[in-house]
Amino acid sequence: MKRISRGKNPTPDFALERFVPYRLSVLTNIVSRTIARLYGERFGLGIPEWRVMAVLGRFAPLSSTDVCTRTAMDKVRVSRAVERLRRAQLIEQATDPKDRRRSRLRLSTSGDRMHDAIVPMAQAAEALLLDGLSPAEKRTLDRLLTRLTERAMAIAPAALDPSGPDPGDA
Amino acid sequence: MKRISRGKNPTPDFALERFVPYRLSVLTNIVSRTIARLYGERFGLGIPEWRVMAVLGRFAPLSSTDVCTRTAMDKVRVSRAVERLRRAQLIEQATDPKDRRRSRLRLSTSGDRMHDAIVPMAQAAEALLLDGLSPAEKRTLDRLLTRLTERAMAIAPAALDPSGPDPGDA
DNA sequence: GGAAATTCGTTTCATTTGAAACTATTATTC
DNA sequence: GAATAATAGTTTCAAATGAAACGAATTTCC
Repeated sequence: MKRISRGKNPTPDFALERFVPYRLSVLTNIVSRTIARLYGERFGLGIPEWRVMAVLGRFAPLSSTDVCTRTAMDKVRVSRAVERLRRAQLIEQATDPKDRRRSRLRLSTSGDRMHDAIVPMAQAAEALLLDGLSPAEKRTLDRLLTRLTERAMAIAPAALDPSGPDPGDA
Repeated sequence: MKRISRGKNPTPDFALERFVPYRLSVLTNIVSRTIARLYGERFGLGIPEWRVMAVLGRFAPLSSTDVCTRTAMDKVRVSRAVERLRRAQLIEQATDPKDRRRSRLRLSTSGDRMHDAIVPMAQAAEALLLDGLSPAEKRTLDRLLTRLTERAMAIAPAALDPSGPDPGDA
């Protein structure tokens, strides 16, 4: 199993530029940064804020936990995004009377206006990205994203079992 | 162009959970975090460090700028990853005699050993992720990633032109 | 040959991030 | 019905991030 390490064959050919997780990361970073600029520069929103507004625009009222589920963000991020949106008067936050731990979040009138202004921009950006793909490729992309995400979620927990809790700090 | 905003039809149906940039982000985050655990917990490496090691394992010697290009990371991140790797004695850093601004980076012997230990793990994780896909789907995924990344890179600069520099602060 | 501009890589600084601890409220258990 | 556990959301703290400023080496231009 040993190989001549520094000599001819450096390693069983690992090509980072072909590695799917890496390529996903590069693609996502470019896309996210580009789109973030759309609502970032013009509306002063960050990615977490826009995501919260997006789900509230469709499913309000929601609790913070609901927003976590729908946006796939952790509760700290959601908490801070909600605070900023509340300060900017883009959402309204009430307490759920049935369970006073929970909040009921919804877009304010101006938040709704902003939401409606951003949506077409976001859709246009997405269309621009997918422009070169055939309809069949778009369908395949849709299916692949679904399947890969399901698979990744199924695998994720399995990655933290065998060796004990080693808080490696080197 | 105006619609009844709070009444029946809340908005021209924007579904975050179908939005490709969002889905890419969710998928990438799960995958990255899962894989980062592989070399994070066992070898004390972060994602930037592992990426630097990966490209050095294949293309050494490289300058920091070369590493930036090949890993798609900015120079600050690379600089810090390099410093940590140097401290951990996993890479060697020399000055390019032809241009003394540039550094010549390569894996050390122990870095090479670690690299060779991580590569199969990374490949296994990738294989696990792609397991459910048919060979045809894998080829399509490969092509889609290439095309979308090219397209995204082409679009990215275009996203910062029309309206002047408006430091919008909500 | 030397001033100005450019490039390489590091450092500074303000912001973002998330794990863990925390408060408040509700559900469960005995 | 009190003690215990669980859940919703916030705060704390240390680490990661990246834009901008920086020092050093090199190239460009006159």
